[in-house]
Amino acid sequence: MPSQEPEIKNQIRRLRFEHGEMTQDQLAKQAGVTRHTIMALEAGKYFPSLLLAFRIARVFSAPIEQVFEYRATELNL
Amino acid sequence: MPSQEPEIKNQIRRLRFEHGEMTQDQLAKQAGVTRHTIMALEAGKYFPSLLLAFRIARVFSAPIEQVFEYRATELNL
DNA sequence: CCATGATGTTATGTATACTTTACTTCACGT
DNA sequence: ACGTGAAGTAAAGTATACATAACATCATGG
Repeated sequence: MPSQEPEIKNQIRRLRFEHGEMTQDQLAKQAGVTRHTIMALEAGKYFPSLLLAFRIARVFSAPIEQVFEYRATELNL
Repeated sequence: MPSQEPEIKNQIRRLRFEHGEMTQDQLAKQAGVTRHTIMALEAGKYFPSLLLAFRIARVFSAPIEQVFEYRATELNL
């Protein structure tokens, strides 16, 4: 098993702090999801849907690529 | 029921033709999914995952925002 | 007229994003 | 020492993205 690296990293936690020490709960409400979801995303438990990605990026007034970084694997170059 | 408009539209079909009359099957293979998935996306049956959105955008060498357009609803302004 | 390629449809199943609830931990202030 | 707010953890359920397979449609070309 080739120790799967995550294909998507996110800057949510950093962006939260850069936006006035925003709390997980505040971000969650603005994005229309639960606090649990934000926490799981920061913990890298799963990847967001495109819809949620757009909403989070919108909260930070940033393009998706600036919030979520995609790293292509060797498989799909 | 307020006839729900889709929150995300995509330009996949147009981009396919603009990229050498690329077929659904070709795009599917390059994106690492089945032809059915590409067809369903073009038909607006569901929204892609962020991972798939990144892969498709990559095939077209375009930023996600250029392939998928997000329209915020009145609910989350 | 038939073969083939591209696209669309329907049905069923699986994986995973996301919810809900509840409990825990940790830091800070009083 | 206690209360409170922010963050973490765990379990169980729902919603939906995506796979697989089989069949249908339609255009084009031989």
